[in-house]
Amino acid sequence: MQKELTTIQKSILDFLIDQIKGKGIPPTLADVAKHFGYKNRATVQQHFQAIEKKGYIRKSPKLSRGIELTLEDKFFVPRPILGEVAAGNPLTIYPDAIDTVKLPTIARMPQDSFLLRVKGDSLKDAYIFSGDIVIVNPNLEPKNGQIVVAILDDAAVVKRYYKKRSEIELVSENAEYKPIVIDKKYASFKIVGIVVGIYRSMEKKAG
Amino acid sequence: MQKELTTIQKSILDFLIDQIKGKGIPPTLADVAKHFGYKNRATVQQHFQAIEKKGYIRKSPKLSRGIELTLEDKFFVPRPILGEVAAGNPLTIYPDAIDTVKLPTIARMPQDSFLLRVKGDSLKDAYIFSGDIVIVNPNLEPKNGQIVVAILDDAAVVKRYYKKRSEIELVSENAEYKPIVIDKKYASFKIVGIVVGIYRSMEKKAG
DNA sequence: TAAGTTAGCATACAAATGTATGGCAATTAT
DNA sequence: ATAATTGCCATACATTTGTATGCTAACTTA
Repeated sequence: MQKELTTIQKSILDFLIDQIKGKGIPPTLADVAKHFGYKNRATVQQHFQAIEKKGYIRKSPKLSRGIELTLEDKFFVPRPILGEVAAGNPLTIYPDAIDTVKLPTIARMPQDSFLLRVKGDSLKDAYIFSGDIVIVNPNLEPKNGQIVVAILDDAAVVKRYYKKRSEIELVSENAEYKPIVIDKKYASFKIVGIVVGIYRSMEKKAG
Repeated sequence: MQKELTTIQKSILDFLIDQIKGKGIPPTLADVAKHFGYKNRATVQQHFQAIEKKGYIRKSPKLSRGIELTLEDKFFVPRPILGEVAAGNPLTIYPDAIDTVKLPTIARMPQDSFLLRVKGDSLKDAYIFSGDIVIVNPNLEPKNGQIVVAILDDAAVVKRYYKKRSEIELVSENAEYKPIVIDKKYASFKIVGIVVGIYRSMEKKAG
């Protein structure tokens, strides 16, 4: 269980996420200081130490821009999208958001598709495996039969989508798995987007 | 129109892509120098300048790790599919491109690689399915257990490769298909290349 | 009251980093 | 034959960057 962040620490973490997901590379101490109007890098330095102590980031000592996020390792690792479409954070899983809302929140809506690297094998029913990169379009209305990414009770699933009268059915490709039926009013359910493609690199998978 | 990169410049660009895509943040001059065994950062500096001049990267002056790739301004790059390849029973290969796919730029195409569309389901236990696009690199030596594309009697197959004493075994993941054993001296057999990546488009699969 | 946390500042310093310049050998192009 | 490019090295330098230390102030907690 991670400790609570203060308001300022949280806003700094938000800025970190913003930069890492949006611009692609982590900021320096000076960058952060400039953004928040600090006259001194040491101020940021201390905030980083506090945030790291609380377990939200990991730092590589002496390495410029050596900041990693420890969050959102759960199911997806968002990949930076390049160019003008770079829409930051497709899927940010804030621990405190889970605690209160019981639902990972989508912080920033990309205008177009984004990439997610899949972690874990919770999606293997749809023949998507750990390490695969899925291309997700969050701006399309799911049609019956399309493969969607959904969050259901803090778990991510990729399944075929079928809309019924008052409920939604998520069907696995694998016949051994029974369809999941969700009432439309169910709170802990959210469609993240539609999977439009999958890419898998074989380079490390010899054998 | 971009100018050609030299061999060394290309390998440096590959390293850049590797780091940016893989590790998430661009390397410093020192990082690159160390990786290639250069005793001096200035060497890398000059290579960067050359690569930038040829239009493959963009640099932010005075900024540490300030390297951006210019390649991926486009999310998808059209690529010709050279033919169809059988994962089950051999199929004939077409001389000309039969189709094109828009390949995501995260799917790295090494030079001389080409695309083939898989037909049949004998590789489905390797999670490659009919309709998938495989990226084939013809310049790599196959290692045991790797998935290769091979020509056998004028037909192409995709299977796992195992080298034995005097023969080569091509194994399907699907137990329904028996391994193909080829004597090394057999003339009508040729390894086309190694499957380095897979791309699957979901767009036409709705319903 | 005393101790701790949070939030900011200033200063100092070593190391990392990007950059500029010049030199040299090998190759390629004109 | 000469010029240009490529590939690498060395040295030097100004910034940038991360880090360490100490100081002040406000607020919270024990």
